[in-house]
Amino acid sequence: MESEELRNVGLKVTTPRLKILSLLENAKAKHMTAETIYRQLSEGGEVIGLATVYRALAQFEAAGLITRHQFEGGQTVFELERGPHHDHIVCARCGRVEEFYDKVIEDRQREIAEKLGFTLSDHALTLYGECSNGTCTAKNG
Amino acid sequence: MESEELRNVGLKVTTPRLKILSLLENAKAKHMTAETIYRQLSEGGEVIGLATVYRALAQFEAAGLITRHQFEGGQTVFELERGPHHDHIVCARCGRVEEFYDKVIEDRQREIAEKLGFTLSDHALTLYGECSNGTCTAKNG
DNA sequence: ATGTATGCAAAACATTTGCACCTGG
DNA sequence: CCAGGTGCAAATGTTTTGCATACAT
Repeated sequence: MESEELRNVGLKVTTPRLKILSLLENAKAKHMTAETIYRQLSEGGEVIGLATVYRALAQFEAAGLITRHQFEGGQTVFELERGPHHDHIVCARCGRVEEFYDKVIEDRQREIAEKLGFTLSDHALTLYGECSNGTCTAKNG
Repeated sequence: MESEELRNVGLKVTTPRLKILSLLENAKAKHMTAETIYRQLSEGGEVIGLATVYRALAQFEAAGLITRHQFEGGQTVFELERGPHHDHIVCARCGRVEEFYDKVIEDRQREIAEKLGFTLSDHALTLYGECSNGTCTAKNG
């Protein structure tokens, strides 16, 4: 139940928040922009302001329910925080996003930060490439 | 000579382009926003439009002279492309940017992309943390 | 000369904010 | 009931674009 998740993080359970959270949990695309969320809800007949979407997403992020990513040359996308940390690889042609986790890289990052005199608090790693012809659903062509 | 660099990449040698390129090569900060570049040139008495700065930066990037980075919670910064590839670590308190290169991570990325069926073309890795009290020049304090 | 670059102002975007009204606990 | 949430519209900050003029080759 999404209501639970909201209550657990101390947010009032309101219709817009439930709809947004539910969409993030059920949508095919795991990474969505505020605009996309707004549009999909609107198409579903919901009356929700774009500003409300932005506000809800900001709160969800602060509460740790979702994560914000800024892939190159695109808008900010949001992703439901399910389970363990992972990084992303994005297809430059079709925009598909795959996730991965690599312990070697994770460990290495911590060592590097330490060596440079930093206390590591976060990181963003995104690979860009082209996925194989079989899986690529490029828009052009 | 900066004129050479421009000619080499097929760009007309104009005053604005020379000034911008020169600033990027000589400025203390290696990572600058378009706005910063514009302001510093203006303060130096140059009459250059902000739009021209954006246009020049876009062309320099296309030509491979500079690189564009989008660190979290900040504007886009540009950096002169000098020598070998590297990634960044950013201090969340004072905004300082350090660079690093790690062969282990680089190799690993390629393997991961391959395993997932992608042809790796680029990547963005940025670490976030807090630099040690000795070096941190946090604004608030 | 002549095609490209520039400066300015206006447009385009993504995101945020002010405010009167609505709603959940 | 009442603090907090919402929708709308206006404001913001950044980047892009249209256009007449200026410049490099």
